[in-house]
Amino acid sequence: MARRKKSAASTGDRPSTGQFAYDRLDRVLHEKARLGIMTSLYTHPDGLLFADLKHLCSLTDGNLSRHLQVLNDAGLIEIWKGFHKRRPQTLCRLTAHGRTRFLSYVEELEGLVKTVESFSSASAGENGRRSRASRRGGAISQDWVPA
Amino acid sequence: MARRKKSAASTGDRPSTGQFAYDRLDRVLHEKARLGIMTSLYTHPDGLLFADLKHLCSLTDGNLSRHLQVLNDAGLIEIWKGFHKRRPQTLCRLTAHGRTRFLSYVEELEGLVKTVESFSSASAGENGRRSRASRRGGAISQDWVPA
DNA sequence: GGAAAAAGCTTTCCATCGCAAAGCAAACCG
DNA sequence: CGGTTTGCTTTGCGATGGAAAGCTTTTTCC
Repeated sequence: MARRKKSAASTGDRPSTGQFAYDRLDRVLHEKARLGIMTSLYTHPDGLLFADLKHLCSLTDGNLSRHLQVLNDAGLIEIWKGFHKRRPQTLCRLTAHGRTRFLSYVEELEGLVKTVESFSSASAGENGRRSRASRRGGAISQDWVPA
Repeated sequence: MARRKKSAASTGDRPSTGQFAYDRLDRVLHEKARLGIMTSLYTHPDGLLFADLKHLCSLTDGNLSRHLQVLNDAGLIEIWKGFHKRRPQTLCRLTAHGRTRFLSYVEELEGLVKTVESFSSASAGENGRRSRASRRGGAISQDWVPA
């Protein structure tokens, strides 16, 4: 075994391709602002008004507006227009599709979190951070210089 | 009570500002590709070679290179240059700082996941998705039209 | 031993996107 | 009936992720 130390976390010798490729993290959802909007809407199934979302997510009018457009175009939310005391109001709600996709996104996140936590607990008890086999204990036997 | 139905999930009447503002999600880390890299490096404390990372994260050479630069500039990883059998090799490892910041990022994610899951279980038992008080059962009493 | 291919990255380029700021229309207020 | 507020939308710009191209050294093959 002259190649490298160890590669995949739990599989055999070679890295299983894409083990850490989080390409299932939906582009539309994987965005701080939109995550906030989606979480807000998820926890408020009756929908939320523009102004509520704005405060809940600490977004400016402009940014909220654009993110809502994106989510709407992606079919993740519905946007309804109405009036309250003669003033225009915008009501947003998750669509069924949005709910589903949000939940799978969250599952993906949960997977990541669990990966990290299970590794953390597995390597618990080692004194400082990384003790044995660190500072070059493996099979790579060259000199390394900072980039 | 003529205003709206209910606003904040568990607080009183008005939305607690920023409740769903995930602005603590580190910009540098909140990025699919970089998340993959960081998770890979976290679970391989001895470091990983460029080629390993490339396969683990299913990234192209160019993209991996750029993301590594970003992470390096942010002080989250170290990049070492060396040779293996007369060929250049790049070894990447988390810095202590990178490890810390990654863990707080993951904690933030965990918070989101738990928010979602606790809401899901709290509203479990309702038949389809959202049963009572949905389709306009609340206090908003106007007509709504699609955006 | 010269051409071609491979390894191992880095650099360039561009469409996209997030965010700030400006814009706009209706309603309210004095 | 000017000015301010509410309630959004649109515009503009600077940053950036990703595809593609580039570059250097090494190996292979005839």
